[in-house]
Amino acid sequence: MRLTEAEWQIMNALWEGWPATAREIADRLPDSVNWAYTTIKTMLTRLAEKEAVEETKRGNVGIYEPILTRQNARRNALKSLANQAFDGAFGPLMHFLLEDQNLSDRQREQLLEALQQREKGGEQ
Amino acid sequence: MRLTEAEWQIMNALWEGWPATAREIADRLPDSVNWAYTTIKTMLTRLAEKEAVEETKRGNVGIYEPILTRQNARRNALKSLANQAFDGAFGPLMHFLLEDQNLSDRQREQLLEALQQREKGGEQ
DNA sequence: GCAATGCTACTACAAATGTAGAACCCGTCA
DNA sequence: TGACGGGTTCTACATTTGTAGTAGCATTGC
Repeated sequence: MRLTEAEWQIMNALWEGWPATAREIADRLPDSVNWAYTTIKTMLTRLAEKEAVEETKRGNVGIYEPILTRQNARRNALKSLANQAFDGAFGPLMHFLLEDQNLSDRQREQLLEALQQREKGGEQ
Repeated sequence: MRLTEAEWQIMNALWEGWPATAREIADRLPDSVNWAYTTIKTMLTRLAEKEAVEETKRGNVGIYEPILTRQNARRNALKSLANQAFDGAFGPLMHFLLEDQNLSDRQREQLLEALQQREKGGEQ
């Protein structure tokens, strides 16, 4: 399951809470995303076709919930990226993240935090 | 600069060594990629339009070399992914990589290696 | 009973992507 | 000198993606 950029927006909104109506999803989209309501419906229909979400009806109003989990979507995306750009392996990807000099300080901080959390987790 | 999946194939081949002709690039593509020669030429032309590669001529034969570096391409790809799928931050992305239980043993190994290399690097 | 609201389904359409065919040009070898 | 091999450019076309318009069907407030 490959999500497009626009689909990520919708799924991100849906993962915030479900079941949800198209209207609710619309309200949750970031301000930078200014789609017509029908655009959102179209995306949801396509996502339902791809079986990333399930659509049910309450009356004639569509209710949506994710089938694809955020975790799986993330996993798939990372796998694709690793395949395309890092010879299919996570090691080099990780290595790149750690070594790349052009990360901002903030980003380096975040990496360190993640590493530390991992260490903590490992000790329990 | 956003590369599509097919474009990654071409760029990966080009990054293996340049300047290179379309024929050389074709020969370097993995067996799984079985494109007509003209397909490769089309991709190269499009990549030149996007200024990801530069095309020069020796006689009437096109010679290609990357303008976009592998490092930058990787950086861009990771940034996009972080934006779409991890609230724009590398920390959560990294955290996910470390914590995700569904990584294979091999993948976990690779992560560990990457971590260890980082430690070594830090000590020098 | 009818108009405004709000939802739905269906259709549309441009741009990007994947993939390639056709036709043309040039050097070379018989 | 003419056919072959290999390169080139241009054109083509289906599919996917981004984005939305339109028209039709309930609900409701007068």
